[in-house]
Amino acid sequence: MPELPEVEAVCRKLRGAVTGARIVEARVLRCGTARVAEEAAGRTLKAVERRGKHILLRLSGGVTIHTHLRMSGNLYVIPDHRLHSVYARVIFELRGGQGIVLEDKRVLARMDALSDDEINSRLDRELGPEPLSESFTSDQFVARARGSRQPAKLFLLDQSNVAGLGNIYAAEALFRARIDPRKAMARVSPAKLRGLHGIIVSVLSDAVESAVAAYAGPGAFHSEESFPVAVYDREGEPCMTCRRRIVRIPQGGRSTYFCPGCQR
DNA sequence: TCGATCCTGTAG
DNA sequence: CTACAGGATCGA
Repeated sequence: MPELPEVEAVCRKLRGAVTGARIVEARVLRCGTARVAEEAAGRTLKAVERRGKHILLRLSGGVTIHTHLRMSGNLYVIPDHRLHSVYARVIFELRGGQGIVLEDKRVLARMDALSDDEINSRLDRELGPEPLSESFTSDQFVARARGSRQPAKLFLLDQSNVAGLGNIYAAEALFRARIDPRKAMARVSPAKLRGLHGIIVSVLSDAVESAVAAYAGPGAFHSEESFPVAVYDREGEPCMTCRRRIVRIPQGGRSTYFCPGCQR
């Protein structure tokens, strides 16, 4: 469920709460490999990093716990490792009694333990630039877009083009950029592509702020309550700009929402 | 590029 | 009941 902003919120929360903590034991119920339990016990949590939607828990001894929350996962700290919800899939018991919990009703989340080098190179290979870093330049983004025949929405969801966008913020960015999600990227004007680059940055920056403010530990995210969603999940509602009705179409097996009046 | 798959919960 | 879910991967 989380996209880059929610994953960033998760990481910040974790970072502040458990950097330096010692892991006594890890219990993997589902969603995680046996290696997680084998490798985590006895190590110290040195750092929490994010790459796109991936969460990296850097442990002592060059081991990384790699987590992807997929659709419905969540990762957070609880005051007592024994008091986790029924949807807890992996529980880390920390020295002092606190716990870090991977929670996921749908069991789609994934957690593995790898060497730092292994996961670093894998993500280097699979992920495009971080949209909120210097590496996300307008020139490279436009150049890459110009060479892609993917429909705009699918281009944005492809993590090798930009790391961290998901269904909601991709749709919102295209709305603000006034681009038809069905249109092949190569056929979008360079002016609109340059606009889209800046819009991706501002949409995600705003959403990170919302997510950090709204995220309250266990349970659901509430970022949509504070981030102003213009099209996502608004099928049939009037567009806030032109009053035409928002439509929903399937793209890549998922729902895309857009305004047929504004986005061309 | 579509469809099925992973799994389960929840809204309509 | 059925449809759908903020993700990603696989094979046809």
